[in-house]
Formats: sequence, C-alpha cells, structure tokens
Amino acid sequence: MPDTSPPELKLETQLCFSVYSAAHAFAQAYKQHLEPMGLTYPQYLVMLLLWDQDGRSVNALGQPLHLDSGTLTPLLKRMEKAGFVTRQRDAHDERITRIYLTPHGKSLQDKARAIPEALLCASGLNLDSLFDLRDQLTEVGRSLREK
Amino acid sequence: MPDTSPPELKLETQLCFSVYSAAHAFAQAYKQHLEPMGLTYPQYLVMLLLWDQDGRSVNALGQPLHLDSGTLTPLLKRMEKAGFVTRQRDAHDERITRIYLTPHGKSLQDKARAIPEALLCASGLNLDSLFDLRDQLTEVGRSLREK
DNA sequence: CACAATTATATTGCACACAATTTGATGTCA
DNA sequence: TGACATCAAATTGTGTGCAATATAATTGTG
Repeated sequence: MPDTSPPELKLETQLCFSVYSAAHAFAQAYKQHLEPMGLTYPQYLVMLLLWDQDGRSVNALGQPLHLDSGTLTPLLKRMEKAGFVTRQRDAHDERITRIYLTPHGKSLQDKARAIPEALLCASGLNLDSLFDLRDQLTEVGRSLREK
Repeated sequence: MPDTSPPELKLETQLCFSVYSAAHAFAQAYKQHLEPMGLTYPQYLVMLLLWDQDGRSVNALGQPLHLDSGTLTPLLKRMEKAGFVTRQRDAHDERITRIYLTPHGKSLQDKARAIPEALLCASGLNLDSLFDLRDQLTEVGRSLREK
C-alpha cells in the first residue's frame, strides 16, 4: 500500500531540500560557538559585515544579506539591547539609521577568529571543495533570484 | 579607514552564507509555484512526504525534515485548517497523532509534478551538476550534525 | 519656494524554527 | 495493581523572514 511517489517528487531527491537542510545544520553548528558570546547566527552574519566596515546603514547591511528592514530593524534592536551595537541617525540625512559597533562588539572579532576553522573541520570538507561548493551555491542563488 | 577583515571573516567568502542565502532564494523561487495552490515552502516539504506515504505520525514527518513538534504541530494545524490534511489520534496508541491527506491534498500532487522541472531551469544547472551538488550538501549536513 | 515623488526605515501581521516545559498515554516492575 | 519511567505531542517563549503598509525626511520639478 505504500504508494511511492515518482523520484522527482521525493523529498530526499531534491536539491532544494539538501540546501534547506544544510542551512539548518550550519545554524545549529554555529550555535555552540556563538551562544557563549550571546550572538545568534543571523546576528553573527551582521557582525561579519560590521567588523569589515563599521557604521553601515540598515540598507547597506540588508543588501548583501538579502534581508529587508522588517527583519533587520528588530534584529538590530535586540543587538543594541545586548550591547553589541548602537543605532544612530545620520547627521546629514535623518532618514538613514547607521549601525556602529560598541567596544564590546568590536572585541568579539578576536573570539570569532577561531570559528571558521572549527566549522571547516565540522563540515568534513577540504578548502578546495569548500570553495568550489560555495561558488556553485552562490551561482545557483544568483540564478534563482535573477529570473 | 575601511578596516578590512581577514578573508576568513568576510561574509561573502563563507560557505555557510552561500548556503543560507541559497536556501532563501529557493524558498522565494518556490513561492510563485506554491502560492497559487495555497502552500508555503515548508508545508510543501511535508506534502512531499505525505504524497509518498500517507498517515505518518508527527515524528515520522519530523525525522527526515529535522523538525520537531514545536514547529510541526502549528504548521500541521494550519494545513488542516486550509483543508490539505486531517489530524487523527492513532486508535491503538493515543499518544500518536497521524496525518492523513484529504482528497484535495492528494489531488495537488498532479499540479506539483511540473515544479521540479521549473526549478531545475531556474537554478541554471544541468541534471548532473544538480545531483552532484545535492549529494555534496547532504554529506556536509550529515557531517555537521554528527559532530 | 511649494509640493508631489522618492527614499530609508519602521511597524504590523503571519509563518516558520527551536529550546524548554507540560500534558497525557503507555509500558514496566516491584 | 500502583508508583514510576518513558514516550509522543502540544504548549510557551524568543528570534528570525517577509509581505504590506505607514511614516518621516529628502529630492526633484515647475
């Protein structure tokens, strides 16, 4: 009676599911490294951008992340409450909210340096196949979005 | 003054981000196909499992999806309200809730058959590289979880 | 300079995810 | 059989995502 689906409609066969599932697995794997410093995984992605370039606008954070203000505004408020960043209106254009790292937020960059290496190990990949996989996925993402 | 981060801490160089980002892109790409039939993307994943095997328990849905009852219970209630499934306690073990497709839910499988092909095109991949990518991601997911 | 578009962010409402706890049913063993 | 561990779901609380709408500041145009 197990009326089996055609393979194109099997969960395990689908690329989308392997991506969905790997994304959750990454978030879980990062959690053990991030929780001790009080960051969630999406907050960590924001920190990556701020460590690289402080004082970005909400838009300048959302563009690379593909996130809009509906997601970022409450996330950034939580990060402000937690003491990682401050939110200040731009002096010359009051429409813009700029996000600045606090000293505490800046200091976390040192603690974060060990994370990529740890995740590389956990992923079971070598550097070459990781870069390869990354580039393929970036390209698939671009392709899906452009249509 | 743009104090640039080391490459290991750059958002764009990270595999985790390309996965995170591709997962969102897939969800968006599926949306245009699923919205007309009233399904969300996670609900569609549940339907894939039910089309393949009806009457599963909540656990039997959650295991392949790596989702727990905290996510599935409200999701399944929404699907019940929308008329895709019914939720019934197992007659022999009242602890178990079994999920059954309604006739309407079953009938959607036909409409869904066209989706994988459409997404394959949108992804810009050929079948070989899709399977290859899928298998690599499945393996990375497994590796991250087993830690 | 008035004033209608545009821009940048914020708000609201809904749908996941997931940790932690609770509730109710089943199994076990003294 | 009656206390107790176990098990499956459901509940609660917090944190994303995202569509749609609102608000306020700036820009462009006549």
